Amino acid sequence: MQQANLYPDWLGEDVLAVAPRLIGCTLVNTTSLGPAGGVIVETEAYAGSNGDAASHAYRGQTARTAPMFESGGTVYLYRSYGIHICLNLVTGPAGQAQAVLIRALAPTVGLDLMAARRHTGVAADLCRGPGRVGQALGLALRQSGTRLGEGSLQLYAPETPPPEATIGRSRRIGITQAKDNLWRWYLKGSPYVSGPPSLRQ
DNA sequence: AGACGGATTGCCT
DNA sequence: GGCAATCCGTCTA
Repeated sequence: MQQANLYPDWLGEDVLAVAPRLIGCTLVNTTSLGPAGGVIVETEAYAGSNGDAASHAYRGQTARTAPMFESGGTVYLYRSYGIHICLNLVTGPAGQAQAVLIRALAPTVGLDLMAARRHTGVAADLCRGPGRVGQALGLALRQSGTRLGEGSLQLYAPETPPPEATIGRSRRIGITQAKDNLWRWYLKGSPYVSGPPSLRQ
């Protein structure tokens, strides 16, 4: 069962500690159509101020990336390839520009709603991939800059986190810079994790 | 003011 | 496995 732990205070910790810890937490976005979400099974860390060339904040603060420079618990959304909306949870103290990309969820809340938004009834295809997460949850760009728990987006930490042995680690997916950092975490063997099979076991 | 390209996805062969 | 779709932030002039 989930604990009603909105905006866990450990989001203020370093992104490399928070990203793996988010595995097993439940994320829910509520719109006029109802709640939709699931259990986080795949995350990636981006650390702009740590010299991470793959981070949107690497070249400094802009209007788009401003939410990344807020403190942990802020929501950062961006449009990808002109089509998708991808969700990040900002971590660390303000000014650090750290964020965790939510790459995949095991769908648990609002299955019918997510199936309608995604035009598929296949559970494994609802939230497998960052673009799909944004579409399934009905995220809107104007939610970027809002705070977890204060808007329509809620985060629930589990009473007992998944055992460390069940969490895998790899390089990040789809980037061209700083690709050797092992800053991706995922629930081993889950059918809801994105990427090639070698990055899901 | 105009060009460029991406933390992706889905459909094609 | 290849590639088009599609938007807007960012960069250059």
